[in-house]
Amino acid sequence: MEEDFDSNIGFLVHDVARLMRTMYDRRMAPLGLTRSQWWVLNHLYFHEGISQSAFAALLDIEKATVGRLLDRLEAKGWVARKSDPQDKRTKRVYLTEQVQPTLQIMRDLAAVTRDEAVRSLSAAERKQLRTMLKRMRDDLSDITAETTTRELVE
Amino acid sequence: MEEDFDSNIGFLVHDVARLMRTMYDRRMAPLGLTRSQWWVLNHLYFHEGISQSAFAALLDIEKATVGRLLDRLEAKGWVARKSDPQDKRTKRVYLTEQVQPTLQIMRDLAAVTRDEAVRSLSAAERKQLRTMLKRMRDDLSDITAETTTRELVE
DNA sequence: AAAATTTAGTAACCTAGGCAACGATTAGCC
DNA sequence: GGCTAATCGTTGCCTAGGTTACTAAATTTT
Repeated sequence: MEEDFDSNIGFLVHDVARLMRTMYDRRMAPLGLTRSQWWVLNHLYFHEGISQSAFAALLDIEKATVGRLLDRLEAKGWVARKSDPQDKRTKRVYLTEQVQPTLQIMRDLAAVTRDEAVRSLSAAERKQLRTMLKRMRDDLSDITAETTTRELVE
Repeated sequence: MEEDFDSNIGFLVHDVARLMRTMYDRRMAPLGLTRSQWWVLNHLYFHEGISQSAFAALLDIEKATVGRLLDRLEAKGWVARKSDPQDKRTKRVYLTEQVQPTLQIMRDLAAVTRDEAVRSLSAAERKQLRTMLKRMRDDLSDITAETTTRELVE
């Protein structure tokens, strides 16, 4: 297993993810956005008015983390929180006008980076890769759910 | 591209890496180690006596980050720094005795998690996946190197 | 040999993520 | 209706990572 270090699928996935992340970040930085912030804004584009808790579930991160991300985005004027009149606990999140043009640039940059990562793969290979990664993801999701449940029951 | 969200290779890689990371972390936690700390210890096992700078290059993280990781590991008595007598600037890093047994458990846990992630893939598929990921990694490494150089030259 | 440059490690400041605890509010159940 | 549960968002504390600036030491240049 040790000599397998370089071919270890877990490490490879981790490494590829890290390299893509670094590329993204480098391209995003001049626009004043981090990758996480871009990720938040992009999802918000499709779910304006979502509550913070629902947003955390959607992004699969803790609501505390979402709250702090929104703090920073709100401070920069890219996002607005509005209290829900029906439920005084919840705050709903909206994009501001000024962030819209930036968002499109972001999406384009993301596409460029992604294309670079798979430029040496044929169309057939990409399809295969997608299929395998999806299966891995779904399996892992199931296992995560299982173990969480098991630990709760025990 | 938006409707492609779920099949986007970049996001998929990111997601699978995140899920595996979470599984690792959850299993490591009871042993008092984080994934990063385990990663450091495991590499150290093969490179005892390495300098911090060389270690940072090996792990591909910043030397400041390595320094802080070592602070925590040293505080727990798992790692020892010794000044190099030839070069008073450099500190060399060693594992302590007490961490050895834990390390083996860690490696086993890592293997379990990795196997879970690929349990639905056939041997042939795993081989293919490895090949594709390696190609992606190498391409991304090249691009990273290129752009860094280009920016330095410009 | 002295000066300039590079290198090693650290410190300070930033974003990001997790976990746990908390106050405020709402929903459910008698 | 009133007590208990659950939920919403925040805060505090932890690890981790990046960037920049700094000191000390070594190396290279002149």
